[in-house]
Amino acid sequence: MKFNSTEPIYVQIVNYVSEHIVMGKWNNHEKIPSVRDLAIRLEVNPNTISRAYEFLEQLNVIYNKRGIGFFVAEDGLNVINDYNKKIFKNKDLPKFFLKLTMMKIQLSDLEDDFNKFLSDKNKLDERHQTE
Amino acid sequence: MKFNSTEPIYVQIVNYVSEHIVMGKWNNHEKIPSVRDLAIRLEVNPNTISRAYEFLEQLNVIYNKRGIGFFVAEDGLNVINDYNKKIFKNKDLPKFFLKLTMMKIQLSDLEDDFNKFLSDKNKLDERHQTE
Amino acid sequence: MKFNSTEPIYVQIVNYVSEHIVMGKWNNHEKIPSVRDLAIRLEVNPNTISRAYEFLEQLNVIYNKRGIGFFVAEDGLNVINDYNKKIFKNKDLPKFFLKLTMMKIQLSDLEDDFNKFLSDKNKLDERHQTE
Amino acid sequence: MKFNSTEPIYVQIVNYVSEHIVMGKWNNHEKIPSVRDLAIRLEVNPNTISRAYEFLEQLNVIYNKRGIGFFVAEDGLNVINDYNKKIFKNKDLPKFFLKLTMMKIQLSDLEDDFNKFLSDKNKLDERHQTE
DNA sequence: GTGGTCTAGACCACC
DNA sequence: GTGGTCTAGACCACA
Repeated sequence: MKFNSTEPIYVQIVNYVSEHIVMGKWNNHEKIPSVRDLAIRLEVNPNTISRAYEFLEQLNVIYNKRGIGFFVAEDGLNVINDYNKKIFKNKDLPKFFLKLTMMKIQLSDLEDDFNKFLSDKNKLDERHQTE
Repeated sequence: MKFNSTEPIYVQIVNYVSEHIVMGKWNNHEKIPSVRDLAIRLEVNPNTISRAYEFLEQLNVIYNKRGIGFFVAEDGLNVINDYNKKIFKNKDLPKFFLKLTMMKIQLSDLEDDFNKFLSDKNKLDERHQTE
Repeated sequence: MKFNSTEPIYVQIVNYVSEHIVMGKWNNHEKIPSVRDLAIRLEVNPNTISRAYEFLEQLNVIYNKRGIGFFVAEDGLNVINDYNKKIFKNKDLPKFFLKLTMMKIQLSDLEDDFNKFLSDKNKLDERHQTE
Repeated sequence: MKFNSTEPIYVQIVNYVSEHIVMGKWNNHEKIPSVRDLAIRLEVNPNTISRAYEFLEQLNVIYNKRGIGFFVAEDGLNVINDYNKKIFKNKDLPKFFLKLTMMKIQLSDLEDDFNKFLSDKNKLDERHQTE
């Protein structure tokens, strides 16, 4: 997995796990990969995975059975969604709006860019599925 | 000047200088404060100012006359705007769009929020002006 | 390591690292010494090493894996060579040629000097090898 | 006058004066521009001119009549030429040869570049004369 | 006066 | 362990 250089890797792993849960790949009470396995898969130090799991555990997205591993919490999906929405509303959105006003850009100016982004993403996803 | 704790101070100083240029307070070929003066004014170590100036010099926003000081470059304003736009298009926008798709939000869903943001901002600005 | 006093130390360290890469001592994707280690080895403040590494990173000669260290970039060797050639063509050569014309010296006048330089250098290198 | 950014301005002024003497524009015992005049002409701080004149005086290229100004010394031209040759032989040439060997360039490889440099320079000089 | 460089030492986030 | 940032304070060349 490629990580972008600006965000801490453990944050990017938190997102990686979250996405798997949101997309229904890892469901309620299902076991998620062990720290060690995921470390190997993502080519990352196990400590970094640990830190991500720790964060998610504290957020009640996953829970730990000692000696067995980590599992998706009963309402893990909801917790993720609530958390993301909260962050989005209170942090991302105001920051983004501020940038827009500073650069004198209207929301409607972005529609073409957004549609382009969507179509690009679709192409990429299709390619992934056929691989 | 108050600095937020998440971003490096020297980056915030880069923005500080940029804003002064964008707002027309420091114009083309005009001298900007000396490293030491700005250090005192912003209550920061001169090295930190130096680092910010170094960055801006390399970006061709300001230039240095040895023994005299730093000056706003001929097209410093344009360089700043181009740089900001580039960052916005290549980094901020994709990140934001990705979040939108992940949360299944349409651009049009944000219009009310944006208008609210704008009216809030206007009120704040008005209050500033009357102070 | 002995530094000459005219050039900034961090520049001399940039050259030091470049030479190691050029001479094949540090190869592609190989880890180079940590900032602290090299600081101790060269008897220099870590900040000074940092500054050199920063410069080389920006030039795409080395890259950073966070928390792990710096590594020689995929095409670090080529970047160095290109950079040196560029400097030579655009800066050194014109300066040198200007001096030649000012002193009314032809390129051909230098051949004897150059051959003498080469033979002197060879003798020195041989002595080094037998030591 | 435009100064390059790497060399100290006072050194570039030393060269400027030297060139005038070498090219026969300022002859033996002829008065050269006053510190103040040259400072205005070259758009430079008078101190900087002073420093250059001081250097040239110490080298016996020019001499000072108090209250009147600076004059080209009896054998100023020779001193300049000797000085330049000494620097060239002992410093510039070895440095340049070292670079050549490091970059595996033969002296003969440079002939085309040198001829191009000469023709470019001629064109520039002609344009200057017609102005 | 100006900026450029360097040191010593500290704190921090991250891996 | 890694590098990134910051401070305090010093020295220097240059204008």
